[in-house]
Amino acid sequence: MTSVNQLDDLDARILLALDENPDATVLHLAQTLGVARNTVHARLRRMTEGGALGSFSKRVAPAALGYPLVAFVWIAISQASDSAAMASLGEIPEIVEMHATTGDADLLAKVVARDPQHLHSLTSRMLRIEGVERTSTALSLVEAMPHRVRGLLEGVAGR
Amino acid sequence: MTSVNQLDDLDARILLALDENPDATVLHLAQTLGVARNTVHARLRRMTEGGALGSFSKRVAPAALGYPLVAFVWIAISQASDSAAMASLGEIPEIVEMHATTGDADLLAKVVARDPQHLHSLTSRMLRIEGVERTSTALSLVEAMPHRVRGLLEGVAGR
DNA sequence: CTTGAATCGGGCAGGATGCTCAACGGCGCG
DNA sequence: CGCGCCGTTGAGCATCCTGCCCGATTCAAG
Repeated sequence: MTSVNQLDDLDARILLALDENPDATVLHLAQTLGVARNTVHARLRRMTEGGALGSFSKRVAPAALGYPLVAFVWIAISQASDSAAMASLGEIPEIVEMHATTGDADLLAKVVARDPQHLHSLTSRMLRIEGVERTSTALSLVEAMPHRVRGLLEGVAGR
Repeated sequence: MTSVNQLDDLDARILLALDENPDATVLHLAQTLGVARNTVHARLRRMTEGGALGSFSKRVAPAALGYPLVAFVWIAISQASDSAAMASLGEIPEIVEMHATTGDADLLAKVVARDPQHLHSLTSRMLRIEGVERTSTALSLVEAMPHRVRGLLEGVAGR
């Protein structure tokens, strides 16, 4: 997420209103927020095109697709095979997020799986990728706080 | 995300179509997918109410709200203060996700921040919470793979 | 001051909505 | 097997909304 357009308070208020009611019409948002219809429309387009508003599928819960198990996998990469390993890891759809991080390993992957055996087969698959030297897995026992950005939105909206 | 309704292939195809075009009307989805309008409507309502389709704000990129920095913070909790510490951590809006995990620490938090100084003040704030014994931070250098579930959706949709 | 971008209010031609209804088909159960 | 339940279907109603366009105004930057 490099160089995303920064949202102002009206942008944030629009998104908050949509968080409350995702089916709200542009016209209703405009009336509720006290701005012109065109303005809401232009703002939404800008947020979508500018990357601030991501893809619809970000709303989908992997557990509903049959992947109730979440794990965090630290992956150590050998430097020579960096990009090829990344591409191979990208072919595993169960890796739903990945960051190159500071710390002991090179990558931290958020992985979903059907069950523990499936998770094990996924980490084995990762280890077979050329360039992947080591993995270390921490299992999520409870999703203590599901992904949320509402508090951040409220801050920008001035609440 | 406990006991989420499982999605079938039509659910997944609806979500894929919406991923392609989030503004698609129910009528257009119905025509495209070859089902009745009411069916799409009923499916969407069920996915929303059943938890499979999460809140709109999950689409919002924290970087666009002024939080470009991502970090993963391992938090060790003393057992006596478990729920009070959790509640206090929940009051920090920059903690955008948190899991109770296996491994060395008790919690893994995904934290966003304005800059390194801000991150430091956040971890200091966490350490001041009664029950939080220790934190260990890994900084995300690059979001190598932004959050994605499209591949999982395609699997369920039968592609 | 000039310029460009954003907002505003209005409008056009066409389209969509939430909800209701009755009928039908498939499935599970006794 | 018969029955009940649930989901899907197609149709319709009254109401509302859309993408896009336009000219005028406002605001910020040079």
